[in-house]
Amino acid sequence: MAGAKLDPIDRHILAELQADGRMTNVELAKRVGISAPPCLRRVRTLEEQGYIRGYHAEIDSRELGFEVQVFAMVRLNSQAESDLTAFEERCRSWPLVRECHMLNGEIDFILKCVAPDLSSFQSFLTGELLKAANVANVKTSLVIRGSKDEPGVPFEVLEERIARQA
Amino acid sequence: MAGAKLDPIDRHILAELQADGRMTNVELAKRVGISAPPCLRRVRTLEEQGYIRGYHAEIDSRELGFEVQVFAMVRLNSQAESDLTAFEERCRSWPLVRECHMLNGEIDFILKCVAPDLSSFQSFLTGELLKAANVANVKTSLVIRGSKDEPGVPFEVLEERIARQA
DNA sequence: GCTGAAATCGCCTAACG
DNA sequence: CGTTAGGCGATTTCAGC
Repeated sequence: MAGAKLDPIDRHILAELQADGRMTNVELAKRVGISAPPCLRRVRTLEEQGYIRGYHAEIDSRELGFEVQVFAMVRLNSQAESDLTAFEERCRSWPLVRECHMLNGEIDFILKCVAPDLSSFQSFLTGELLKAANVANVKTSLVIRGSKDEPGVPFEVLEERIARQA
Repeated sequence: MAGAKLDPIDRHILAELQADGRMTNVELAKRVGISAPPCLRRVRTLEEQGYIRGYHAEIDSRELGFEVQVFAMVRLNSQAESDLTAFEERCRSWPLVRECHMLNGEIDFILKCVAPDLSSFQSFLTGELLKAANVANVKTSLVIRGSKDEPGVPFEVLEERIARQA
């Protein structure tokens, strides 16, 4: 099982940094129950090994003027690998597209988009997404309201699993 | 327009902290072109005013053993406000559900879920989600691969808009 | 009001046991 | 992993624009 190489202290560090990525190292060390230097060494190692991919401030997009959030379900004409990667590349070039995931089933891709208002999203939709090569069909759904938005990983579930198999 | 209260330095601070939330204040100050004390004051103000909602380490969920990501499209029987909030509350109680958004159109909610493996997701689906009160119908799509995953807000778009209206 | 400069305090981060 | 210790960053204070 992946993640088994991590001891409880490492997992505790990850959980704390996911909850507050700007915590000082001494505070972090206090919380996980070791002194500061080994704590910092662990954090560096977790970063190098790829468990921690980065640190980000969570910005309120609505307060910044991005009032519209939309999910776009995209179907392509061709699912050849080169056509899939071409579409992925196209998505990376659109700043309004924040996330793009390839799915199984009828829908090929789901895109999470933001926009300042409905009209600028519409112009992106008709002027860019629907015109993109290989796009057969796009269904869009406006986000009426956000109900839950938790970062990353449910450490509670991870701990349960590890406890059960121990 | 929202976000107009912010001057270019504030927006620059937000963009830098979104890209690297653990940047030191002196580094941040250097990048935005002011000295450290006013920079720190600006950051505190942005936090208090809600532009910055928090800081999070981005954890690689696959490396931690969450190998499955699923989008679940949920339709409810009743869309009465009390039934909607009841379902939202239920979603908040499920750790495997990381995001929940209420949508317009045929689908009432879209859920982004993670799970250690397919079987544990299946047991969540059949044992929890499909049994939840008021749930009429759930369509699930496995994420084959992630194509793009950018945090938050496209500051490039924000700057363009502000430049255009200036 | 704002910023910047100086000084203090606390943290980061080596080196060593 | 802990302790020590030196250097750097964070944060307050105060002066200037």
